[in-house]
Amino acid sequence: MDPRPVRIALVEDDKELRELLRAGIERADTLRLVRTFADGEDFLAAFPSLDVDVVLMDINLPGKNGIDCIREAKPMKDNVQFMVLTVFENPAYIFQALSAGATGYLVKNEEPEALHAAIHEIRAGGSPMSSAIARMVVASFQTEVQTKIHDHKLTEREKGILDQLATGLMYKEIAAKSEISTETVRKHVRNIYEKLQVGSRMEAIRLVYPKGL
Amino acid sequence: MDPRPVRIALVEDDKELRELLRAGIERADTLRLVRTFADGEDFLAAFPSLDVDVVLMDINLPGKNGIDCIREAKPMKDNVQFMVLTVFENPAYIFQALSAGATGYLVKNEEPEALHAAIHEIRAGGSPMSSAIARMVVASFQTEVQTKIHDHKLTEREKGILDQLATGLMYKEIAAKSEISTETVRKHVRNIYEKLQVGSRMEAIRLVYPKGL
DNA sequence: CTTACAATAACACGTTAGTGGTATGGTGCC
DNA sequence: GGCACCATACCACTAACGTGTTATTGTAAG
Repeated sequence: MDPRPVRIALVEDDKELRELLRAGIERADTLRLVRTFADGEDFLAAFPSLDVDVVLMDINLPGKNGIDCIREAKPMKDNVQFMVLTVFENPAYIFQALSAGATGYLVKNEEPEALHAAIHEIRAGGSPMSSAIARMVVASFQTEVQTKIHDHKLTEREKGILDQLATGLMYKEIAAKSEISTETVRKHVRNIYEKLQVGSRMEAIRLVYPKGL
Repeated sequence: MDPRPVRIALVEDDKELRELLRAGIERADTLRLVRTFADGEDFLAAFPSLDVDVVLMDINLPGKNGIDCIREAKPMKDNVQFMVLTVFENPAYIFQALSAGATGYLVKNEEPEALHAAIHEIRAGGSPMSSAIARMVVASFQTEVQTKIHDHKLTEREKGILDQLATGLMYKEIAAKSEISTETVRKHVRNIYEKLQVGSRMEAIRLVYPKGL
């Protein structure tokens, strides 16, 4: 659709893979590989004067890792899209990368055609993810209100109280909304803490929303 | 790859669209449409004895909406995958649906081929999402550590304190880890609250991690 | 009909968090 | 040198939270 080819930068320290990817990209006339980097520092130094649409970024780089590179580079040019290209399916990396500003995340064993499609998709406003990655991202939403409150053998009342507790409401606010006394709220909270084996609001929340980083 | 066709249930109240989808699915010999429903209640009643791999679910249904249906049905058979099929690109629906247990989310104007590919992908362990949907999901991660701690003109020290504060540590614990007095921690926290215009730990956290539901 | 448990409620006490004010030493800028 | 800003630190006070204990009511299980 767009007659102009997508301008691409590639940051990948492994020479063999870099050349492989380069060859694949240069074979497509809808893509244009502007420049490659073997090192995060080099990339960051060159990025301000680099005119590209999409950056393909490895995570495990010498010097500065790919996630930190994205975190620093993304705010400079918000319309440049960063696609992580890595062998790691570690959830921690995925969430860190997305938080840092990546909009796509592919595992490296994708077919060249899939990579090309993903590049066009990210350019067009999508967020291409390898299927296992997408599933993990989706799963992070599900452990959110699913396992947590709905498990742990809390009573319905207790789940409701915990929910409000996690929202940051004070006992007196919870009491008002639930139309019970604050003393009762305190009692419920104590029972919740006992069942969850925690001793403070924050600990309970962290059990319920294991989000942190 | 799998010789057995993917068994599908379709829940869609609009008769025209339902027949259109049915025709599209029945044309593919790798897919098998087991049954269709026009109503959430009907679907829930039949679901326990329904032998399917994937459920295509509209959100806007008469009686019981699609999100509530997923929330109730998913725990019954955890290996059945639910794909939301809707015209709504409202972020609230997306996150609710994913939290409820959906693993795929397509907007309705997808090509039949894309729908078929998505059905196989969800069956194979992926999470197919239309590109605009995926982008919204990814965006929800980015407002996570991005805007928050890295903005708000907090000093480095303050960001670190806020980080630990959000983790649920007590002042004295933060003091120990940072090797400063608890009094200093208190001072930093006061400055943080002032800059963020909040008045409690929970409010600060909710500013920084706007995750809640 | 007990027994068990959930939900309600209250009182007392100690701990932690939030708010006010004040002060000192260090760094960088003009 | 003077100014702004950050990090450090302390004191005093109030508000909110966490803990121990006890008690009444309703309801479901046995």
